[in-house]
Amino acid sequence: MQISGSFGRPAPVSVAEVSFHAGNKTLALDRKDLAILAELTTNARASHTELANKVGLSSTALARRQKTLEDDGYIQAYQAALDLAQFGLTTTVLVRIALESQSDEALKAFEAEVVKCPSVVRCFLMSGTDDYILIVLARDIQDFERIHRTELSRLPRVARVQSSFALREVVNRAVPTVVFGEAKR
Amino acid sequence: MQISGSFGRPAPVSVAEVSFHAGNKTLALDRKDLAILAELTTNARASHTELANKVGLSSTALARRQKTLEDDGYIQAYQAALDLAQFGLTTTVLVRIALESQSDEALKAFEAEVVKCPSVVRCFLMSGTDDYILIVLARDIQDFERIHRTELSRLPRVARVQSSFALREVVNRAVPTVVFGEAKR
DNA sequence: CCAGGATGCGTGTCGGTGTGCCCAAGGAGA
DNA sequence: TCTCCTTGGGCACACCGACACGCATCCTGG
Repeated sequence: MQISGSFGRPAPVSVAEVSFHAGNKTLALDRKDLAILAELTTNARASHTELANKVGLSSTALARRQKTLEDDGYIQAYQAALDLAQFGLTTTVLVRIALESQSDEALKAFEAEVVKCPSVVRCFLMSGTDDYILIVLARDIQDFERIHRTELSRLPRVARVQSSFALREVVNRAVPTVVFGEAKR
Repeated sequence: MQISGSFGRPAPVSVAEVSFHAGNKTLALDRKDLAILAELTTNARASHTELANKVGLSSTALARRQKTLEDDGYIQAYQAALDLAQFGLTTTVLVRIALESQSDEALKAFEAEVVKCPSVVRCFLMSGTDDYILIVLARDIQDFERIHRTELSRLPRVARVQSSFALREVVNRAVPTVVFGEAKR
C-alpha cells in the first residue's frame, strides 16, 4: 500500500518524459514506462499484478505496456545474474593490447581469436593508439598468470600486453541511472 | 527431442564437475546445475517444465535444484537486459582518472561522488598508479563533452582525466564462458 | 542390510495470463 | 462549438499452466 497515486482516474500525469528517434520512427516513454523498466531491471520475474501495484496501473494496462516495450526492443532479454564470486572469480584485470599492425587483416585475425577466450568478458576496440582493452575475470593472480599464458599470449598479431589489476569495484551498474531519469521519485 | 539422456534412471552422470569453497562449506555443481545456470542466463523467465526439458530432468527435480541454486547464492537476481542503443546510448568511453593524493580521505571523497554520476556504469580502483578507471555511456561525442563538464569535472581531488573512446565492442558477456565449462555439450 | 539422498510421477490448488468490452480524455475537423 | 476518432485505462471472466506437495523407486555408502 505504499502507492499513493490517483487510482480510478486515467492518470493525467502521462506526459512524455523521454523521446528518442529509434530507427525511423519517434518513440516516447513516459515515466510509467521508465518505472516498469526500472522495476524489471531488478525483478525480471515479477508478475503483471505485482508490477502493476508498484507502478500504479492495472494489470491489463501493464501487460500491454510491457509487451510494447518488448516488441519495440527496449527489453532485450530476461537473464539471471550469477554471483561470480561464488564461482571464485574475484579478480578483475584490465588488459591493454597493442597490435603489430592496424591492418584490417590483423584486426580481423585478432578479434576472431579473442572471442574464443573463455576468461574474457569484454573487449573494446579503442581509438587513439589503435589498441584493444579487455576485461578479464580470474580466480586470483596466479590464475591470471595461467590465463595470460594459455589465452592471451596465444592471440595473434599482438605487439604489447599491459595488465592492471582492479583492487576494488566501486560502481557496477547494468544500466546507467540517467536512463530512468525521474521515474524513481 | 534433442535430449537423449537416460530417463527413468536416476542419472548416473551426476558427477561433480566443479567444486568451490564458498563461505565455509564446500559446494559442488554438476553439469546439470551448470546447464540450468547457462539456460537461466539466457531465459530468466523460463518455466520449470521448459527448463526441465532442456536440461533433461523432471520439473520436480529441476525446481529443487533451482531453489538450491538461489538459496546458495549462485543466482543473485533475475533482471531485464535493456537495449541501451534504443535509448541513444551508443558511445562507450573509458576514463582514466588520477587523484592529487592517495590518502584514504581523498579516496573516500572521490568514491562518494562518483557513485552519484548518472552516466557512470562502472568504476574500478586500480593498482599501479593508484588511479581509477571508469566506464561511461554517452549518446555521442558531444554528449560526452557535456558529461565531462557536468559530471566528471566536478569530482573532487582529481589531478588528471584521460578519456578514450571505444570504436566497437568486440565481446560483451555477462558471464565468462569458463564458468559453464563442459555443460553446453 | 539399512539409512540417506536424489529422482520421477501424479495430483490438486492457486495464480497468472489473455481476451473482450466499456469508459474517459484529448485532438482534429467541419 | 459540436462531433467523431484515436489512444490508453480499468473491469470481469475464463482458461491454461505453473507450482508445491506426497509417495514410491533407485543408487550409494557405511
